[in-house]
Amino acid sequence: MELNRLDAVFAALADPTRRAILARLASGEAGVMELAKPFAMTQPAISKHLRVLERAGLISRGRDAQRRPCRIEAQPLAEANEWLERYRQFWEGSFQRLDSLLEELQSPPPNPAPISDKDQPT
Amino acid sequence: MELNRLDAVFAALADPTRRAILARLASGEAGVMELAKPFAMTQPAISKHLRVLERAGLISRGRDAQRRPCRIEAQPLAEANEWLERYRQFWEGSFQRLDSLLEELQSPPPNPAPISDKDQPT
DNA sequence: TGGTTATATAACCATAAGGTGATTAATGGA
DNA sequence: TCCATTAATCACCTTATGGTTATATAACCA
Repeated sequence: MELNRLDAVFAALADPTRRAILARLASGEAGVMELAKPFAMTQPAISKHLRVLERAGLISRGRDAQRRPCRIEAQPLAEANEWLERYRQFWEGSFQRLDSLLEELQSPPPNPAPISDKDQPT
Repeated sequence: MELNRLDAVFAALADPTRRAILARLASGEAGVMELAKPFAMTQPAISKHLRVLERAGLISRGRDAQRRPCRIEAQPLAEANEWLERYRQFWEGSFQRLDSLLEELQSPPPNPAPISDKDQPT
């Protein structure tokens, strides 16, 4: 479950509207209406996006009278970052790729290879 | 186009098969057959995944006889990392969230808010 | 009680995503 | 030239995504 959360997190981040929502929430809590305002899209659409973010663990929601303020919950971003970290060597100085390759071959890398049906990849 | 590449990159990373493929490629080039081997899925399916990775700029492909070796091209991961970086404060010491909030309010944060129809978010 | 505001849910639609099997194309070797 | 190998493409299917409108729910206010 925790592994597959990466799926949910990356999928959530793949949408520009959702990234923008996170960006907005970085400056503090906000209700659905407030979050919806900047977009040319209906409130239910925003609610759907929020549900995606919530299921990825990227936001949590409180209760303030009839409002349901959203707050950013960026810990899943840390997990995404952790995953990316493992490839840092590949983008830092993209020339000495050979170096890292050799290094890899000695102390096996990120995720050697998945298995069978429902993969257990990363 | 470059902005929307984040969409493609995150979307590509949202699939465990594709993450596993990248993990495999981290230890060196590989052909399609070789990449397909560990998975319970047909060669065309893998080819599709590779196309997704390629369109996100995450891999490139060469030619070696009838093989089309794939190599990891992790620079887009750097862009993803860059985006995540902006939220680092939120996951490092997830308690003093208030601190970063206040800090945010002074020097406006990542991405204040998007606009209109086809958003120009992040 | 009735009305207003904020949000969620339902039913629907179009398109994209992830598979499949069958076929085609490209290359190298007998 | 014929065959084997590697990979791409085609036609198709099922399910998920991202949006819509219309309706329901929840909480406050009068």
